[in-house]
Amino acid sequence: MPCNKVSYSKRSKSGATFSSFFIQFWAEHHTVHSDLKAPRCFWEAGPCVCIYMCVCVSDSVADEQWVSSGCEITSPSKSITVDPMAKRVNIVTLTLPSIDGYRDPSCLSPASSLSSRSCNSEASYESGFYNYDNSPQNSPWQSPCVSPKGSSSLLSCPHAPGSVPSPHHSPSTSPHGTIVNDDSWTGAVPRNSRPSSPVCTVGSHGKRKYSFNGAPYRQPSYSPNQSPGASPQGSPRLSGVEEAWLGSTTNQYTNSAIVAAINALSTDGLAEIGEGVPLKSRKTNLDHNAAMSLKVEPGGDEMASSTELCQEDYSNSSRTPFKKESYCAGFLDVPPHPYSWPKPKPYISPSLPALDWQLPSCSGPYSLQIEVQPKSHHRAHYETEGSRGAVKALSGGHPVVQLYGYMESEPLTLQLFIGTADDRLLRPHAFYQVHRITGKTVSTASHEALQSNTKVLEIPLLPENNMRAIIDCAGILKLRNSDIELRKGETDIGRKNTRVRMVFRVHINQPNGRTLSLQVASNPIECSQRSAQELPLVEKQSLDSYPATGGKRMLLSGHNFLPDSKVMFVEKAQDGHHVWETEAKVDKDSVKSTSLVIEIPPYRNQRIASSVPVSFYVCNGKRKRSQYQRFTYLPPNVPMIKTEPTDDYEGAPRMPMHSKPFYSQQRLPPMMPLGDSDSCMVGNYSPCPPRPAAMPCSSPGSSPKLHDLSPVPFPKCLSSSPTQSAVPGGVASLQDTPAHPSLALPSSPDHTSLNMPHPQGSPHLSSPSYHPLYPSSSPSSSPTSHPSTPGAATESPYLPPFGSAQPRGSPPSLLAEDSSSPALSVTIKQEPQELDQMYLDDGRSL
DNA sequence: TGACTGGAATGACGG
DNA sequence: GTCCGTCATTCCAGT
Repeated sequence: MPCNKVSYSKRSKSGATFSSFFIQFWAEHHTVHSDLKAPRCFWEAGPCVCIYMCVCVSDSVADEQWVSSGCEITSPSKSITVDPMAKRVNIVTLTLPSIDGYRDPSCLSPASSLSSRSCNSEASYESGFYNYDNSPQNSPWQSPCVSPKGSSSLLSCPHAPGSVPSPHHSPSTSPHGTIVNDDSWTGAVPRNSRPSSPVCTVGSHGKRKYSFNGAPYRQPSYSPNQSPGASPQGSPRLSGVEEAWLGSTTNQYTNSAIVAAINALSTDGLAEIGEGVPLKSRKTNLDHNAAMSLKVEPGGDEMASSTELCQEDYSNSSRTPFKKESYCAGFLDVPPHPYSWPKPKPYISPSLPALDWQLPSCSGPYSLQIEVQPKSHHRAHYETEGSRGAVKALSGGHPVVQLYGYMESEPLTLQLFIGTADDRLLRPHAFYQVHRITGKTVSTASHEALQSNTKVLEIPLLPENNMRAIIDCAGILKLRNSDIELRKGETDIGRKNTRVRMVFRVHINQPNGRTLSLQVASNPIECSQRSAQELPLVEKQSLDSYPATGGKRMLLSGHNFLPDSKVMFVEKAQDGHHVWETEAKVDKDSVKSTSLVIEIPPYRNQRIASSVPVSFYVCNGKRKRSQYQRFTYLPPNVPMIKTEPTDDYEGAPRMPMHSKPFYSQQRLPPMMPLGDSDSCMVGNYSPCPPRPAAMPCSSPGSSPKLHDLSPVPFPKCLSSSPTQSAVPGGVASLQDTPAHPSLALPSSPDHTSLNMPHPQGSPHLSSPSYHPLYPSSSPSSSPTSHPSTPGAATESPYLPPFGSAQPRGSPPSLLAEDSSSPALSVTIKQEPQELDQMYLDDGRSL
């Protein structure tokens, strides 16, 4: 048995916490890194945690022992030394990476919990060599006690596929001599060792720290486990399933992965240190891997045994219909459910659209809808906390998602991940991950998987249930901002970025071999503790647009409205500055905590020639503002689209309600570039055709209204994206005018579908013309690398996240279709650069 | 006992 | 530079 091992240890200042983990590779891989005869040592130190890592490659147990006792950090300075006492050991002195280089941004904070890292670190999954694989638990050869003193450790780097990103606590590990705890280091080493666990936290609460320049304080990513909740080995959380899984997991290590890992290890650049896998995530991952290993793919054997466990794998797995035996194997137990899990339907396409691709919610006869929206508030839990339960629906139940138009007998898999809710294109939220909830109260089976570093909850959509799923198994996990902000390429900031959306996807294999993917996103969900209690939240508004003359009463529905609440209408310039702001009159007499009636103020220029998108927000006082809501002032001559009466809404005046504005728009673009997603989709598909007769329109919970309405291609498929909210009035108004407005269901699932390229996705991607269908045979595209590979582009329908862009400023070709419908003229304004890229990349293909 | 929940303490950030 | 409100994160206690 090989003893190639990578171990990692750390100890809190107090010594109360000690963890280590080892990565062991199969013997067959040994040769891959046999050149690493000399231990490589790295260290990381922080205010309260000091760790060092060594990699020892050898073939004998004796060596292993050596590893555990021969390495020591002897200097707190910028270099570490392997204790010479170790025979055969070369003293290795490594230069401490500079602050900047110390930690690769992609590496999650060492301190970050397993889940954070696992899910967020790009590196973590890039190679398919998943972090948790490295955890002791995962290792078939776990040797929890292996490195007692001095267990060498190595910080793996996320980029290195086999790297050991995050060491998991290994209680059993001996704390001896492993750590050099020198506060002086802390000061000298900018990269802060972020207190991963409360124990190690600098300060009592391990708050986020920032570096000198204001950037998040980089903390060494050592052990994800450190978070209280994470307990690697010996962790009570480690289920038997996981244990069992371990054995099979290693099989997935491939030479390439190993090589990558070794490379990472052999690289002095700690920057490449991998992120740890948060415990929770790890669990998930494990599960996933288990599934992967068991998964049978037609012609895809290679995949399973392929040299790389790629994200595609995850994708594929997620697409695979549930199979009770294999699919669920390795998953945490879920309360018994009546579902019978059919064998996985062989999936043909090796690739699935990246999570940041904008997909339609309806296409052809299919329509994916959120029948019951989640509550607008759900306090997410940190890894250090226990679960805070599943996201609930406003009614007290849970969100419900249903796929209409699917008449096959094969069950499908509904994917759920946490997406953003800002004014940009929908994409996986960097700071939140879906969290699988299990327990007596959970009736829906689920499984966690990873796709592009994003946790995806897979839920069966069964024909016997009318392709309807009650989402009572999904909670939301908050990842520490400091962890995420360190990720390579991560540009989002976590502060105040606390709104998310639940994004549902389903992939339907078509007879022609293609796969149709649909996506729908929920209304925004505020995930912070405080905000949920104090900030006003607008969920619905009775009007999306109105002539510049104003004067019309508009009903706002939401939460935390106060008698003193103010509603401000603002118009922003391209640079984000407010060019106009006015306060709307609030009907004080009708104010309720959940509804507000205002009078639309007249626009500053009542003779506008084209619609003007503005926004408004509810303000309860200083810093207590709702997110921006969309509103469009129309030219006086534009005929208003008649809306139908709506259902009563909590006793509020009867007014048609539009949920679209609900989406947050913190940065509402003054003018949305014409790259309207809908437009993009319009191309060769009619995503939202009338509900087919086959569709269970009679379903109580169904909301056919969403589909019946639009004569215009992609009527409502836009709203979900905040971005879309910025659509020029004409288009917006048309889209927003549902034939069957419903107060009960704030936002239609349709709203979520966007075919807009995603900014954060991969800018480098070329964007294939959008088409909800993509060839199953299309080259698998790694989510990481992004699907919009040249090959995929030919058939791949999705609009890749950005990139390919159309010349900036070029109007989306598709928009024309939409814009033509309404009699409104569309004014194309120069979008700020960021937005430019964000929205203009697509029109091309169409 | 463990999973939720709600509340609050703590410390960092930012105006 | 200090004060103070806000926010993120962690901790605690109750159900």
